Amino acid sequence: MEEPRGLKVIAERLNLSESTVSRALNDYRDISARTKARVRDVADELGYAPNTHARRLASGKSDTIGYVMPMQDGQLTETFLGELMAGMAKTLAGRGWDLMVLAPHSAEDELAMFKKIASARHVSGLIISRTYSNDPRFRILQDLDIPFVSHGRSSDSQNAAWLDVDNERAFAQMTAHLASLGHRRIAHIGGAPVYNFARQRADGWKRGLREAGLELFAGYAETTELSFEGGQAAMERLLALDQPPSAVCCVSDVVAIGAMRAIRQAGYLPGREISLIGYDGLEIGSLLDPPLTTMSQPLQSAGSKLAEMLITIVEGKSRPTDNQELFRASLVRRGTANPPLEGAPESRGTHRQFTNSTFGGIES
Amino acid sequence: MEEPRGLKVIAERLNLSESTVSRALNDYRDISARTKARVRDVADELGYAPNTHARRLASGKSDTIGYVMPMQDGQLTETFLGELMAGMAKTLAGRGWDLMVLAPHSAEDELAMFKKIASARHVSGLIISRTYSNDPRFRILQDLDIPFVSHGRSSDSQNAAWLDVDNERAFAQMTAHLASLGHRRIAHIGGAPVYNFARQRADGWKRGLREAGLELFAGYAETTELSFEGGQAAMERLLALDQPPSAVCCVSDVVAIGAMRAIRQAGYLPGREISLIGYDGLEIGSLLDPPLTTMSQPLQSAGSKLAEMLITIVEGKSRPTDNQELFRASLVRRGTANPPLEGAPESRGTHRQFTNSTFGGIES
DNA sequence: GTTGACACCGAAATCGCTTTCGGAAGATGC
DNA sequence: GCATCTTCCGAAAGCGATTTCGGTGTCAAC
Repeated sequence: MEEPRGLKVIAERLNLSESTVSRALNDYRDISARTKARVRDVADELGYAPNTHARRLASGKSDTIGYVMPMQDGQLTETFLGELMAGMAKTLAGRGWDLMVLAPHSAEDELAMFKKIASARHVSGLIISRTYSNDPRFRILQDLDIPFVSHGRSSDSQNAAWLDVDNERAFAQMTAHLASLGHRRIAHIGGAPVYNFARQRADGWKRGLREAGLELFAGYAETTELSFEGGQAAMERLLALDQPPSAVCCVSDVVAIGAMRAIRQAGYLPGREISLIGYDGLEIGSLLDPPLTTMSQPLQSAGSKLAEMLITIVEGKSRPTDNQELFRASLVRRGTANPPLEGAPESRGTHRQFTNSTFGGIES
Repeated sequence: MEEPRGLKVIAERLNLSESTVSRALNDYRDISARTKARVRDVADELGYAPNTHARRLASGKSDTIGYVMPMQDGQLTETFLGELMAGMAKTLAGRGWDLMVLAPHSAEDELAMFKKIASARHVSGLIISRTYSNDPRFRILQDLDIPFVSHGRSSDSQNAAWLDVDNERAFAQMTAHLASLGHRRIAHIGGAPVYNFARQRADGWKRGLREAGLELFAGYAETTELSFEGGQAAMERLLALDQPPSAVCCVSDVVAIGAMRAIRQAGYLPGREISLIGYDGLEIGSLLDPPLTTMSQPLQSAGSKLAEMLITIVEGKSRPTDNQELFRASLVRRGTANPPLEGAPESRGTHRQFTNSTFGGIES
């Protein structure tokens, strides 16, 4: 039952040499069309698939790219991870490439993985994500000479390949929207500034404030962890201010939802006494009451795009810096961003003017 | 600058043969401890990592397992995918194995991938998920002689390796809970029964009904797609019944949240006129008002467990049938499952007895 | 002093494919 | 009719490890 595998069988069957068969299969032009056809016929009659390892060893190419999963520091169950990876895997598969996932559990572990890849070369390129404001990985990967593209920029990403959303623009726009509604006291609940996107969004908010000629009040630049609880806690701190904001830009929908909760618990209604806008475009936000105004980014194709970029780089068809793509987020108007209320809380003294006895829940 | 790579350098440097170095590195016992130490020293001084392809070609092992992503039929953005894959990748990495992801875009595509793997053998085992009630993949993979474990059972999974949650038990328990609260008209909003988990959950609900001695009213077995909209639509149909249920078991939290919306729109309050329980334990559910009662399953370790199972199978250390693991889900009591209300809607005529003028939203 | 037994290591085959190089035909040019 | 291209294919050398097999050298035993 031990059938001989590989090129050999099909070579013998056609009285050809292995090398001819190999070249036929790889569409070399020094093989006649007739021979190619015969070879291909037998090949897929036999269901032949070349041994990947042998092929890669011989050719020196690995046709594999790795995706470095973000480390689970917060229990950020990124809902889009699946979509992103599916996008990568599909476009890679279309070109005969494989996708391998790396899930480092620490920075050292990650570094070790990089070094191993640099040495073993069984992965010919990497996609990294969740970049830090100062992200040493850019330097490391460049030094290690590992081709890569990054999902998200960094202060170190000038001469690297990346794909990102214009976070700063988005938050400037978000702030402008709030300002145009009449808000003058606009706060921001951000994430840890070690994350580049968090810093960008905070910057965008500040820029929006400047451009609208608004003041950045003391205590309005909140920072918290990216969770419901984090958003709630930060909002509570904002509400405890002498002059609470009338509107808040939230770094993410999750944080915004946490903030909504705090607003309610303080006896106010999100979108009435205090407006807020989230970010991510999560579907669940539309089911809240009031439905969460947010900004959504086009990420359905991000995975695919990242993979394409990396392939051209690995194949030497383009330089990293030729692959820098900036997407725009767009405002999704729903119910939590409205003009400021007359008689809204200007100071602590006006708190609790609305009771918390209301029922609530899902938007209707 | 073209440094010679591989075993050769370290062999030359120590005046040893490549074979000795190889065996030293792989801890063969016919190499003296002293030699091993010397080899290892030089090896990690040089940062040596064996060429993966060469190693795999020579050894015939691939040390790689593949995860078959569920196809995006519904836009089910499974939030746990990231967690699952991270779990797999980490335990695999701990053993020096790699994780490759496959994202077939159709059943044919999936089959083609299987065949390629069977022939090329560059992946030594597969993890499949989102199983169907009648899932041809079990037969196919067995015929193709590809080791695999499944995340979720099927009617065809008797002699395969799997890891699953006792969905039927969970829904029986859920139904029993509702019954113990006094409900007698308990409906179910399920998913397409082609999915095995959907069928199991529906079965569990029916069993729960039987065990509680309750009647299965006509029209109470709803089926819908696994989305907010799906849940909403199904709930609307239930509400349109002559005798609407007083409690509903929902196949997932997402569906349940959709159902909550329908309940509100009909002028009722989830957990008062109509109780409901979801499934998945989504965190967001706790932020709704009322917070969604649900059932949560322990999936943090599922990925890791799946990987471990598969490794022992691939290595021949255990048979597939030795690896069948059934987890239990547990009830998370929150706010949407309460005793039935006196004067709750018994028939269409009593609709709209509560206004929809309530504010709502986030739980307080 | 021969004989095993044992501990260590090197030679060489092998894994299955790619790729360079050269050579045999056949076609073409003049 | 001879030199020169083309066309097409085979031989053979890798790719970088693993693994079998055999061969030393040493040491205890009879």
